Amino acid sequence: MIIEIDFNSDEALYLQLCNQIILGIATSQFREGDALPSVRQLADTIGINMHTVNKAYTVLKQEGYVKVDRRRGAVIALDMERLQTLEELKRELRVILAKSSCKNIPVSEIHGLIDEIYSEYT
Amino acid sequence: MIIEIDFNSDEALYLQLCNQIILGIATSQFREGDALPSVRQLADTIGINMHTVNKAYTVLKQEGYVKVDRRRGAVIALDMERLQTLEELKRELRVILAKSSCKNIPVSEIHGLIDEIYSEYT
DNA sequence: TGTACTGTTATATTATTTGTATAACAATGC
DNA sequence: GCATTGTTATACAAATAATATAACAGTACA
Repeated sequence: MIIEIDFNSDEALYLQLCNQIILGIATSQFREGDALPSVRQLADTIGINMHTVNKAYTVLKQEGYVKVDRRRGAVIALDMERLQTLEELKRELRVILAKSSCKNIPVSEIHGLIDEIYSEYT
Repeated sequence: MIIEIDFNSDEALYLQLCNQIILGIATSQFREGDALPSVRQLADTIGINMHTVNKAYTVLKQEGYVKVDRRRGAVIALDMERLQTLEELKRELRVILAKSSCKNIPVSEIHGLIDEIYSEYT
């Protein structure tokens, strides 16, 4: 999978890494059991520090997207803890939907967007 | 309007302020033409620095939620630039929906959440 | 005219976060 | 034994966040 990092973004590198990998899982470019590149390997190919990749992997582990196998490194392994995700989802939706409402974006357009994006995931 | 700030949150104070005010506009607690408290007043009641409030107001002005009147201070005034909001909406939805997809949250549940939240806005 | 209030700007300081750098460790596979 | 895994420790530079003090130019009002 191609992981794209925007060095001009104001988003932290390790967060961009997390999000790219989560997007990769959602789009089935990564599947359960697949091993991620090692922290040193990925750091090298992207051209960033090992610890930045390690931080991303640590966050992904805490949020239940990967598990760590001493032999194979970081491996995609999904935990199905809905509650935490649902709370995060609500919190983020409240703000972004408030912005949409202020800018007069109709709810039907939001629903359309959701379907459009979700159809690319499995 | 009651503005709630969580000092234990990892979200920056000025961003919390922005979001609270945008939520206030979406829920009609603030209406077009209403004046926000002065930077010094709000800073005093919350117990934070004047410049932190000023930064929040500056961001809100740039994003088109308030305009500044020399006489009245920061006043709610909505710019209807949909495009920028729509791009931001898409970008944030892609990530949060990827997380939802990974955690097996069905799209119908997302739609339900959207309606539930949006119904509180006008 | 003087006083008090607006947002704005400038400068400085402290704390936290982010990313890098070097190094070592224990566990594993070959 | 050797190379590879994630992990941990420490140190450092840069950027961001929040505070502090101070001043400025408009505006409102008595």
